[in-house]
Amino acid sequence: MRGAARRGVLGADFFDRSVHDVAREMIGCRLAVGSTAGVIVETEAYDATDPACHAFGGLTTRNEVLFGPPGRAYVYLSYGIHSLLNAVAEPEGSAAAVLIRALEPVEGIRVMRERRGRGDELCSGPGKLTEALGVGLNLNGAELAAPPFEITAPEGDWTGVEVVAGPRIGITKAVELPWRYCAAGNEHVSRRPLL
DNA sequence: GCCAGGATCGTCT
DNA sequence: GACGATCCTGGCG
Repeated sequence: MRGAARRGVLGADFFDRSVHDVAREMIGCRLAVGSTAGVIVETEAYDATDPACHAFGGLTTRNEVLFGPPGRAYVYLSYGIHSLLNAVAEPEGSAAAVLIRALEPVEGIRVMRERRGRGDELCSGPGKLTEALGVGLNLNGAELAAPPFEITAPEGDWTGVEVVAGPRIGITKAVELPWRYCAAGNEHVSRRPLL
């Protein structure tokens, strides 16, 4: 198994560079967790110079994963209810991550519906997609290149899909930074227009 | 269909 | 002791 990564599977090297490049190129990628999977259609970039980032203000026990090596999952609880999934980027010591905001469900949709229990939109928000995929705090710090995670490069219709940038959502600091990335034509997915 | 308000808990000051 | 990278429900037009 060692070194036998399947073609198109993204490893740690993919995340070992500017968080903005990573956030942009993650659009269209397929994210699988266990038996469920979806195509990433919306992301947001955060880095240590960003007041809205958890790492802004220094290292704590909560955000230590952000400072660690790239290619890992940073999962945390928001509003005491929702788990949010991030992909840690940039070299170890440089705190940066990409928040996965929305997916287009492609596999295990039946399971997603059972997990969600209500609503039509299975993965149209960061809190919803984690529930649909079964991602919880227990996966904080887990490697994205190892089970249950798998991220693969864009295929088919998603190859070279146009990506547009806009302001971020749901934050009170540095709202104006255009670090939100979205697949053109899917701006509606999270029900938050870019403008 | 749109908008306003409440839920809920780990983490930081 | 207060806040937050959110979601869902209920009420009204």
